[in-house]
Amino acid sequence: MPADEPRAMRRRPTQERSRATVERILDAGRSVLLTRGFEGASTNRIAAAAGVGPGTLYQYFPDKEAILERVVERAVDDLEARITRAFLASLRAGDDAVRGHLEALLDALTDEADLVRVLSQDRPRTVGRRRVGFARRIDALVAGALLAEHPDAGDVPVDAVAWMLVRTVEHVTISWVLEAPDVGREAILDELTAMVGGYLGRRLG
Amino acid sequence: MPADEPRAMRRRPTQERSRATVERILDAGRSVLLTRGFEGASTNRIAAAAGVGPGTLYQYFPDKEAILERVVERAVDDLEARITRAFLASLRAGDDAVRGHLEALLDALTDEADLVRVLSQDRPRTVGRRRVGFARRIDALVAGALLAEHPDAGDVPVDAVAWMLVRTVEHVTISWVLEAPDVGREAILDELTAMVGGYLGRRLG
DNA sequence: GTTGAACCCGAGTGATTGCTCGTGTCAGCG
DNA sequence: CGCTGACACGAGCAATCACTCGGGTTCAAC
Repeated sequence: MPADEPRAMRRRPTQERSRATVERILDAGRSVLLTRGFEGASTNRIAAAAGVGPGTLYQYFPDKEAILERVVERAVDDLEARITRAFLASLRAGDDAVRGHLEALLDALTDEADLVRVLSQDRPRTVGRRRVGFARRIDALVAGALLAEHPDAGDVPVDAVAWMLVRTVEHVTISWVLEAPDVGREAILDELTAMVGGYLGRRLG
Repeated sequence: MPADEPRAMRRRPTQERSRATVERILDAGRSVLLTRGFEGASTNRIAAAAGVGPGTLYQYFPDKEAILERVVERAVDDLEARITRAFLASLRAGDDAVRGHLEALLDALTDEADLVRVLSQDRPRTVGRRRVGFARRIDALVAGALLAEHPDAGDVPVDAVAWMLVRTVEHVTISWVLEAPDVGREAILDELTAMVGGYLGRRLG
C-alpha cells in the first residue's frame, strides 16, 4: 500500500452495513459542504446529517480533515469526469474543436456552480494541500495533445504553452460562472475562442 | 457618509494614543493573517500580537469580521498601489507595452507571494463578499484604455474583451507565483505576451 | 488640582468545537 | 441457543472560540 493515500482509514469497513454507513457519511459531508461551506462543516453537523452518532465518524476516519479530504477528492473526481464526458461529446459532434471544447467546459461548470464556488473560494489550508487547482493532471494531457497535433513544434516550449492554456481557460470559465458578470455567454465564448484559437494557430499552426 | 463602509467603528478614535492602538491592531491582524491564515486568525491571537487586551478590539470594531475585513481591504489596497506603481514605471521605460506590463505585474506578485497566497486560497465566505478578486475595479480601467487606443473598435464588445483579459492575466500570473511550476519566468512571459498581444493586435489592431 | 471622558485591561461567560469511550445492539456462527 | 466481534450510539471532556463587563489608568480641559 502506498503511504500517500488521502488518509488511512481507522477500520476498513467489511460488512455491507458499514460500507453503507461510510457512504452516508461522505454523502452527508458533501451536502453539508455545499450548503454551509468549509466553515460550517463541523463533525457534529456532518454526523447529524448522516443520521449517525459523532463517534461513528471516528470508526472509519482518523480526524475531521480526513473526512473533508475524502469528500473533496470525490467531488473533484466527479467534476473532472463530467468535464471529460462533455469534452468527448463535443469531439464526436465534430464542431470547431476549440469553441466546442470551451462550450462543453462552460456548461459543465455552470451546472455545478455551487460545488465550484465552495472548492475554489472556501478551501482552508488544511484540506487538499496536494493539488492547487482542479486541473493539475490536465497539464500533461494537453501538452501531449499539442505535441501529437503539431509534431513540428520546433523550439516552442510546449510544456509552458500547455500550462498557460490550462490556467487561462480554467480561470476565465470559472470566473464567468462565479461572478456572473455583465458579459454574455456567447460574447465570452467568442473572445476566448478568438484568443486561444488564434494563439494556437499562430504559435503551432 | 455612505452606508457601505467596510464596517462602522464602535468608537471613532480621537486621541493620538487610540489611533496608534487601532494601527497596532490592524498591523497585528495582517501579521497573524500572513503567518497563520484565516483559520488561525482568532481575536485573542490578534489581540495578543498587538499587545492589547481582547476587550480593546471591541472598542473600535463591532466584531471579528469587521477587523479582518479592514485588514484585507488595507492589504489589497497596498497590493494594488504597488502594482500600479510598477505599471507606471514600465510605461516610463517605454518598452514593448504588453510585455513590460506583464513583467511588472509578475514581479510585484512575486514579492508579495505570502499575501497573495492567503488572499486567493484561504478567504472564507464571511470576509470580502463585495469583491471577488483583486482586480474588480480594474475592468473599467482596462476597458477605457482599450477604447482610448482603438476608437474604431466597431462591433467588438470591449467590455467582454477587457473582462477576459483581466482574468487571464490575473490568474496566469498568480498561478505562476503560487504553484512555482516547472516553467521559467522568461518562458511564461514570452507565451503570455504572445497570446495577449497577438489577440489584441488582431482583434483591435 | 480636580474632574470626567477616553481608553485599556483581562478574567470570565456561554457556545461550540473535535474527539473519546463506556454502553449497548445485532448478525452470524458453532 | 449462546457467544463473539463488528458496529453504532451519544453523553460528555478539554480546548478554543468570539465577545462582555466591571474596574482601573491616563489625559485633556478647566
